[in-house]
Amino acid sequence: MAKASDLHSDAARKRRNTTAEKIKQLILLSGLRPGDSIPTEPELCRELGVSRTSVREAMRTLTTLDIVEVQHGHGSRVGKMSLAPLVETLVFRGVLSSGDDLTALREVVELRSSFDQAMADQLISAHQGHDNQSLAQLVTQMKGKAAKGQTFMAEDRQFHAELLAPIPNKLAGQMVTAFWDVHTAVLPRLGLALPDDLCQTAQAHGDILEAVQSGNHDGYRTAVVRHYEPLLRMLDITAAWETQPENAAS
Amino acid sequence: MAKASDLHSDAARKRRNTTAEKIKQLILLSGLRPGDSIPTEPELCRELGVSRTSVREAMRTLTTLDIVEVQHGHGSRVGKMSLAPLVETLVFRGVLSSGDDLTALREVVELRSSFDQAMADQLISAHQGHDNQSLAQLVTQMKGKAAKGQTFMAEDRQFHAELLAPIPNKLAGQMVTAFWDVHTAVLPRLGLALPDDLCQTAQAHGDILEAVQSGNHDGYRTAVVRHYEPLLRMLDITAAWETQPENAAS
DNA sequence: CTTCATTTGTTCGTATGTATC
DNA sequence: CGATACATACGAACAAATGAA
Repeated sequence: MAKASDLHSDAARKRRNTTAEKIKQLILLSGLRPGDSIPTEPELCRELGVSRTSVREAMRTLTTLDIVEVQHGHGSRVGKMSLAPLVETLVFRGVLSSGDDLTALREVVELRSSFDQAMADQLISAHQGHDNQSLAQLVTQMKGKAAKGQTFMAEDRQFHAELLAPIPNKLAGQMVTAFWDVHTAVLPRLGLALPDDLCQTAQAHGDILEAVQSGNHDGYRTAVVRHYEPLLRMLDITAAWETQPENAAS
Repeated sequence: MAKASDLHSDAARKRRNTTAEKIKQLILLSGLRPGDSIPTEPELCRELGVSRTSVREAMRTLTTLDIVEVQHGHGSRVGKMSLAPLVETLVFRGVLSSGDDLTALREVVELRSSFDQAMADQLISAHQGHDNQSLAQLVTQMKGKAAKGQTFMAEDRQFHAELLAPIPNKLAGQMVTAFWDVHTAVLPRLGLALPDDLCQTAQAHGDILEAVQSGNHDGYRTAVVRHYEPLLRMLDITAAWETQPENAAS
C-alpha cells in the first residue's frame, strides 16, 4: 500500500487536500495560464497516482475557488481566479445574520462606502480625457426608471463596473463589483426592496459621475455618502423592526 | 464581452451543485449558528435524497468556503465564514502571475494601502481612550529585530490585527488581515525577501500608531505610504529583473 | 442527422484510519 | 483494550453532455 503512506503524511492533517495542492503545483510547473486546458481526470489519476474520487474532490475544491473551470463532457481549464468565492461566503454570512440583526450586511455596505471614498484619487486621475458617453447614458436610464418607480439593478451594476474600468488596478474594480453582488444578492433573499429613494440613488450616480469628470473631490465624497444613504437607512429601520417584535406582524 | 462569460459561469455554478444549496438551506431553516453541529453524512443523505458521494462533494465545496468545518472522526459544524477562500484564490493568482510580471501581487499591496487609507477616520475615532500598550510594545520589538537585521512577520501581523481590532466593522479588519496573509504567503513562494528596508518598515509602524493615537490624519496617511514603500520598491526591481532576462541567472 | 468516442457527473460497494465511549 | 460510529479513500459501473466522423 504505497497510498497509505500518503494518508499518514503530515500535510494531510494540516492542509485540507494534498491532491488539490498537487494539481496546483502541476498548473504552476506546466506554466498554464487562465483559459488553458487541464489534463483530463484519468490523466490526472495516472500522473498524481491517486484515484478518480480524490481527483474529483480536489477539482471540486479548485472549482469552488475559481482556480479551475469544468465543462461537462468537454474538459477542464484554468479558471479566472475571480472573487466569486468571496461573494458566496459573504452572501451566506449576510443571510445567516438576518436572524439576529443585519450587522453582516451593514458591514459590507459600510466597507464599500469607505472603499469608494479611498478610490477618489485614482478614479479622478484615471478618468482624465476619458470618454464617459455610456456612463452618462446609464445615468439617464436610471433616472428615467426611477421616475417611473422601477428598479435599475442592471444599470446600477454596469455603471459601477464601467466607472472602475479605467483604473489600472483591476483588483479594485473586482472588489467593488463583488461587494455590489453581495448586497444585491442578500436583499432579495431577505424579502427586502429599496424604498422610494430610487430617485435619490439615481441622482447620486449622476453626481458621482459629474464629480469624477470635473475632478471635484469633495463633491465626489458627498455624492458617495448620498448614494449609500437610502440603503443604510433601510438597514436601520429593518434592524429596528427585527429587534422590536411588538411591531412585527406574526 | 466579459459579462456573458460571468453570467454563464454563475448559472453553471448554480445548476451544477444543487446539493450544496440544499445543505445551505438546511442550515438556514434549522437556524444553525457558527459552531453548531451539522447532521452527519448518512442523515444528510436521507434528508436530501442523494448519495454519500454527492453529500461529500457538497460538503467539500462548503468546507472550501469555510461555511462548514469538518472534524475527522467526530462530525461537522457550521463554519466561521472567514475570508480564507479569498486568501487562497489571491495567493494562487499571485504565484501564477510571477511568470509574466508581478502585477497581481502589486495590485494586492496597492489595494491594501488604499484600504488602510480608507480606514483612517474609523481608526482614529475607535482608538479614542483606548489602551495601546501591547501595540507600542510590538513596535519596540519590531524596531529591535530590524536593528539586528531580523524579520518580524509575527509581530507585523499581530500589530495590524490589534490595530484594526477596536473598529466596530469587523469585516474591515478581516479584509486587511486577508491581504496581509496574501502577500506574505506569496513572497516566500517566489523566493523573495524584504531588502534592508526593515528599519523603515518598523519605523513606519511606530509612526502609524503615533498618528492614530494623536488623531493626525495627514501623519497617518504619510506613514501608511512609507509603510508600503519598501515593498512596492522591491516589486518594481523584481519586475524589471523578470522582464530583462539579460540580467537574470538562467 | 445519426452514430460513436471522449469526458465529466452520479451512484454504489468496500476497505481503512480516527475519535469517542 | 475493545467496540462503535464516523470520515476518508479506492474502485467499478452507469448516466449525461459534448464534439467529431
